[in-house]
Order: sequence, then C-alpha cells, then structure tokens
Amino acid sequence: MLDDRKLDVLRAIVEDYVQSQEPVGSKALVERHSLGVSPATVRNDMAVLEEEGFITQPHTSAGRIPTDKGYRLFVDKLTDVKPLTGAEKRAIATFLEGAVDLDDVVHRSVRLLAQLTQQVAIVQYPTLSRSTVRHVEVVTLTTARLLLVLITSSGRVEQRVIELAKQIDDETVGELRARLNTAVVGQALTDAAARVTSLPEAFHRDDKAVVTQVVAAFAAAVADDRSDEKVAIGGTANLVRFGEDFDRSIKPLLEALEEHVVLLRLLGEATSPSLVTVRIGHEVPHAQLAATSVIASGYGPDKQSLANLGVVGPTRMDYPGSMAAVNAVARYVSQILSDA
Amino acid sequence: MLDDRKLDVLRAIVEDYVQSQEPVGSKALVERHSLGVSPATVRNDMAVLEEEGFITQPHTSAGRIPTDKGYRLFVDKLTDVKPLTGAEKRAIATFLEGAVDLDDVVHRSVRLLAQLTQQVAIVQYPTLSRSTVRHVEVVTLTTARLLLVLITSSGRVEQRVIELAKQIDDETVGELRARLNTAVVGQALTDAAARVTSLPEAFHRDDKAVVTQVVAAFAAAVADDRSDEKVAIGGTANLVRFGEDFDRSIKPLLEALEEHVVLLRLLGEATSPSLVTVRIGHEVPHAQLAATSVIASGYGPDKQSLANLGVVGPTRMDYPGSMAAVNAVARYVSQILSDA
DNA sequence: CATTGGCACTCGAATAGCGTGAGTGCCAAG
DNA sequence: CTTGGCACTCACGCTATTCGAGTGCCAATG
Repeated sequence: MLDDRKLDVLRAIVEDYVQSQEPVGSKALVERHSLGVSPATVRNDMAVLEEEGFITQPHTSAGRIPTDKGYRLFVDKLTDVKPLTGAEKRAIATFLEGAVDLDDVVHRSVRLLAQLTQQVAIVQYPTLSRSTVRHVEVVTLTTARLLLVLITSSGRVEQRVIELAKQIDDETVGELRARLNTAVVGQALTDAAARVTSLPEAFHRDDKAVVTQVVAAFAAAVADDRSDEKVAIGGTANLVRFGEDFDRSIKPLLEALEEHVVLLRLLGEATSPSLVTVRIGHEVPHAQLAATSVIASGYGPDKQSLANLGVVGPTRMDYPGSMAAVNAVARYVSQILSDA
Repeated sequence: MLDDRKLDVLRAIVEDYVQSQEPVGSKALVERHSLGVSPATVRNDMAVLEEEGFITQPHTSAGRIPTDKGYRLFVDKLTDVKPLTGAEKRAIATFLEGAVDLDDVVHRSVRLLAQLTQQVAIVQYPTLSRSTVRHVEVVTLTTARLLLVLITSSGRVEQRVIELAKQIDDETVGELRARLNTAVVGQALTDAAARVTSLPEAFHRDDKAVVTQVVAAFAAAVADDRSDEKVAIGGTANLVRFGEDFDRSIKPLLEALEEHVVLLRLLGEATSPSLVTVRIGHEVPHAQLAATSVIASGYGPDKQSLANLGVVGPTRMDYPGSMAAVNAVARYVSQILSDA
C-alpha cells in the first residue's frame, strides 16, 4: 500500500512541518526535497497518506500536517536517532562532570536537556524504593531531639527531626547508630523497614521506648511515597517558542508541570537505561496533553533503572534530535551515578 | 494638589482595574463606588491625576489605567495590608505544619503562596552564609572515599564526596569527625572555614595530607556561593491568567524564572522578617520585567533574615491581598524554622 | 499504469470600509 | 467647585471583498 516514495513523502512532510510549523504543500515539497517527481504525483501520494490517516489538512485549501499516527510511523520506521556531534558530546560531559552532589547532577541535567532540545525538560530524582541504604546517621540536637539522616546509594539524603518522648544519652545514640547501620547498610530501602523492627529488643528496657520511636521514624522515612515524586523541571521558557495556540498547548502543559504526579505518569514506567520511549499526542496518558509528546528514558547505574528523565513538547517536535539528547543525557547521568 | 476625593478616585481606579483588567471610565466609577459626585467631577479629577502622572489612558477614547507611580501611591498611602481571614490563617498553619524537613517546608510554602495569591511564588532556601553549623558528619564510603555531610541550623544538608589521595582508617575518621564538630558546631558558616584551617596540625603526620584534603573540601562547601542561589518556584500555571499580551508579560517572566540569579535580585536585599517590600514595574531591577511587580519579604528565626520569599506578577495585581499572604507565609515559615 | 501538466475550484487570511458606542474634554450654568 | 450638556475621538467589531496557496480531477503521455 505504502511504497517507498510515499514513505519518503511522509518523511519530508514531517521534517518540513517540524521546521516551518506550517502546513506543507505539494509544490514546496518537491522544491525543498529532491523527490524526482512532479507536484501532481506528490499530491496523489498525499491523498493516499491522508486516506490511511497519516496526514491531514487543517482546512481544505491548506497543505498537510502529520497526524499522531504519522509521527508514530516516522519515529518507528522513517528515522534513526540522530547521532550527536562530538562537540555536543563534549559539552554534555563537561557540563555534567563538575557536579558536586546529587542535587547538582539533577539540576545540571535538567538544564542541559532543556538547552539541547530547546524544550521543557524533566528529571526525576532517583527513587528511594529502588535504592539501597548507604549510611544512616543519628545526630543529637538536644537531649530530647534527634536528627535522623539517611543517605542512599544514589546520593539522596533524607532527614527527619524526631521529638523524643524521653531523653536519650549519647552512649545509647552511638549504639543505636551502630546497630541501625549494621542492620540496613547495603539493603534495599524497601526491605530496610523490616530489618529494623526487632532492633529495640537489644536495648535496655529504659531505652526501648525511644529506640522504638526512632525505628518507627526510620521506617516511615524509607516508606514515604512522596519522596519518589521528587522531580526537577527546566526549560519552561522554551514554551514561548510555540506561543501561537496558547490555550491549547501551553496552558495545559504549564498546569501539568505543577502536578508532579502527572509528570511522573508522563515519564512512564521506568524503562531500562538507554532505551528511549516516545509517546505522541493521544498516546500521552493525560487527556489535556493531546497536543503534546513525551520523550523519556530511564537512567541509573547498572542495568536497572533508578528513575526517569525526558522532555515534553508539542507533537510537532524534532524527534530524532530530542531522542538523541535524552538518550545521551540518560547515559551520562547513569555513568556519573555509578561512579559516585 | 491632591485632595482626599482625588485619592479616593485613584484608589477606586486601581481597585476596579485590578479586578476587571480593563480601563475604567468615569461613569463606571461613580456607579460602582459611591463617591457622591457626578461623572463630570470625576473626569476633572482624573485629568489632574493624569497630569500628575498617576494614571494614563491607553488611547484617547478609552478609560484610565494606573501608572507605576499610581500603584506606588496606592500601595504606600491608600491601602493597608488586608488582614487574612481566620480560615486562611488556619489553612496556612495546617498546610505548613505537616512539613517533614526543610525541603518540604520550602516546597509547601511555595505552593501555598502560589495558591493564596494566584501568582508565581518564589522561595529562596535559607542562605548558608547566614546560617550556623549544626553538625558535621564524615562517613566512610570506601577506604579511599569519604562523604562529608554538613547540616546547618536552618535544616539544610550539604554533602560532598571526597576522593582521597591516600587511605584513611576508621579511627582517624572518628577523630576527624570529633575535631571538626568541636571546631565549628554553632559557628557561622562564614567563619567555619577559618576555624578548621589549623585542624590538620593535631593529627599524626601520616594523616595530615588526607585531613588537609577533607578540611579543604569542607571549606569549599561552606564557601560555595552557588548554594545561596537555591530557590523553589511555584504557580507558574497562574501565568496563564494574564495571557493577553503574551510577549510583553509572560515571555520575559518565564525567561527570568529560569535564571535563579535574576530571581534573587528580584527578591532583593533581605529585609527583616515581617517587613514586606513592594517593587512596582520599572522599580523592579530587571529591565525586561517592566510590566511586573514583586512582593517580597525576608524570613528566618529571630529578628534576622535568613532568606527571602515572595510573589511575582503583573503590575496589575491585588497588592493588599498579596502583601498579606506574603507577610503571613513569611511569618509562619519563620516560626517553623525557629522551632526546628 | 504510473506520471504529469493543465485547470477549475475552495476557502482561509489579509485588507478595507463602516457603524457603533464608550469615554473624553470643554463650556456654560448653577 | 460642581454639574449637565454636547461635540469629538477612536478602538473595536462587523461585513464585504480580494487574493492566492493548495487541492482534486482529468486527459494526455511514455
């Protein structure tokens, strides 16, 4: 049904439309791309492509624009991930390598991604639920107030202030710290809570109550769902580039950006690192973002994915370029995390 | 020159314009406000107000809108901070009191502020330079890699991974931790670097090199200017409410929101807590934001200010309400920080 | 039979003309 | 000083009209 030339035409339409943001006509197509046929032939092909639902015309006397289905075919079959230039790769490396801690990595990544793609970038913080415990620290603030600090393998630091019902002496704190660490360091956070339930038993009965309190706080901290919702957003200013249909594209997107839970659903289930997923228009799991596409990838050390990152923009976007950028940043971040 | 009635007229113009977002005419004014005079009289007053530069007309046959100077007079002389309702106060309290750590406080504040004012809210993290050291922790990751964790009085946690040139044993780490804490806990971060320079001298010569390295990392961490640039932003979606003159108001604002350094300049020099400053239009220290106003306040425990928070929006905003919200949130946050 | 040039047709966008009315400024009277 | 009256201005909205890019169809062609 769709011979090679028709696919060429579709590709040309997508490329031109992405660049010009205007419906593309048969004449302009043959001028800009050397298709080797006349506009009339292209028109015939276009008619078929439209019948098949890959392109559409906004109004009768205008050119064609790709449909979601058209973009989908383009992404799946008609294009490859555009390799980054050496300069881009170097830029990524130098931009990310100065990072001083996890927060820094995340923020640099989001800025970098926004700059590379000229779109809105989103980076999810490494999820606690897929991390392991690197260290637990118990700090005495006052005699009746402790600070619990949890450091994960991915570099995240969670802290909780605990108001104790009863005083606790430094010696007990030291023992508690040691036992906590022995029990959970290296363990997955999802298992950590279970590992500490029996800890209070080892303590003198006078201290059991406070220790139980600390253990409970620790268990609550590692189980806190909200911690997995942490994301960084950047490049919002890039929204202005497609300011035409404000209400249809920018407004819902700005609103979605405020809702971190929505964003995480957009990024989707974590895929394995260096596997970029693309969701186009209606495929995006959020009804208000039907004019939006999402390009996402998991990232994390090793094979498993710790969290997701990606970009969000109008369906009319540079897919090859954005996919390459997302892929590259995900890989670099993964590498940095496995170093650290 | 400006008698009471003229001021009443100005106030009425500001209030109406802020609400309707449309130029207000003499007739509509006397209808909506009981000024007790005829439209003709109001017109005369308006002529004077315009001559003095407090109001202007966008075009000849339209009503008047306030100038920056008009808003300034309104804010300074014609209105008081609108007291919050009991319900609002309660909402603030309950919304903020569930916060579990500093990050949580900041994020909740920014959301709250955005919701209360229906504008873009900005909260600067407590500056390191005005905090004191609460605790320093040195964690052994591997024999040649340490994690330095710095916890400040305001609840901020900074961490640095240090690749050691030489191994270090647990005992030395323990001593280092103890000496570090003795030297700097309770000290201002600005002084902390100086307090640790002589630390290496106390160690065995074999360890001096590594200790010096750690001390240097510590000094670098407390002196890191970039840490003072940390801000949280919320309510960006509220920008859509004034979507008319997109290029003039939204675009530059979105761009400014990406530049944290610019934002901090907007929030301005830290004022003492519970003292709200208002910058209107051209008074804002950023040429591109001439159509924007900023309402900001310092916050922090005690009398001194740790950092700033505020809202940003079009000059045509609800000043009394926003000032009240900013003030209230700043006070509540201050209170929470002094508790914690 | 796919391809092509020709041609009539469609319809959105841009332009121009026009009427309407909110709002003003001025003035003379109270 | 205030007020009603009145002429004037000018942005906004409406309709009419033109213009042209782009299409679909068809007959001719290799």
